[in-house]
Amino acid sequence: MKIATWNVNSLKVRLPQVLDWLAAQQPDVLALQETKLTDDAFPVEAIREAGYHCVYSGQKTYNGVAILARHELLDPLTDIDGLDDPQRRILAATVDGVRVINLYVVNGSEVGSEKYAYKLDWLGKVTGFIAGEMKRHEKLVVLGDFNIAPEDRDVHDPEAWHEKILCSTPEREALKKILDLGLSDCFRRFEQPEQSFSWWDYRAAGFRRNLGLRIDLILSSPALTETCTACIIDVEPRRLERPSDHAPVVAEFVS
DNA sequence: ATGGTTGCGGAGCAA
Repeated sequence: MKIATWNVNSLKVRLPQVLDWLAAQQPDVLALQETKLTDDAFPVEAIREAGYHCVYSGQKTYNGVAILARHELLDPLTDIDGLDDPQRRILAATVDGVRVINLYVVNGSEVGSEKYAYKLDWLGKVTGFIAGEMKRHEKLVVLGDFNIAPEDRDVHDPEAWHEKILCSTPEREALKKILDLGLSDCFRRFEQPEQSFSWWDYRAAGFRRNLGLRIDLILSSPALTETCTACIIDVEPRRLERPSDHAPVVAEFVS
């Protein structure tokens, strides 16, 4: 089973790239973030023609998450207990016996800001939700744009980013609490090239100079972790004309 | 410290 995540930064703009990528890579599951589409505008038909089912939770202009899958998507969920949030950042569904939790984690803007406090609060509530889901589902993945670089080796310039947004200690501790539920960062289970990143700022030629961060993650529950055979970042779509600022991340599991 | 770019929506915010 091939499970992927991709922050597309507008599905309206990126739909052709997504369809091309689906055809080339044939993932079983693709979680999307920053679709930036209301549900009435979601391209259900084009995705169906590509051979995928979909569930989605969107809003105008900002945020928005979706899951595309070869098999049927069961028990979709868009809101969690104790988090009354108009921002569409969470989408869970079950595919082929695997609970898939797609997250577009709050960016947080700047350490110490109001948005930063919201990010940490949001992460705490989502951690509680994941804990509950793990009790109900042995095979589970939490994936998406975490907007947190787990370690300094996930940062092109750790000194420049020291205690900055996406890298601060409280953010990393919040991520660790999620990992401490028993989840594993699939990417780090395998040998990887140094300077592996999943996001590069559009500004200052970030991608050309590989000034990136690894903030897009696939976390797996123990039952899935032991079946994980590969995890890679596919940088090719980032090279395209008019790319997303994020690259897809792909994990493979054997059954 | 600032700026650099993209998307949305049609100015300025979010990332």
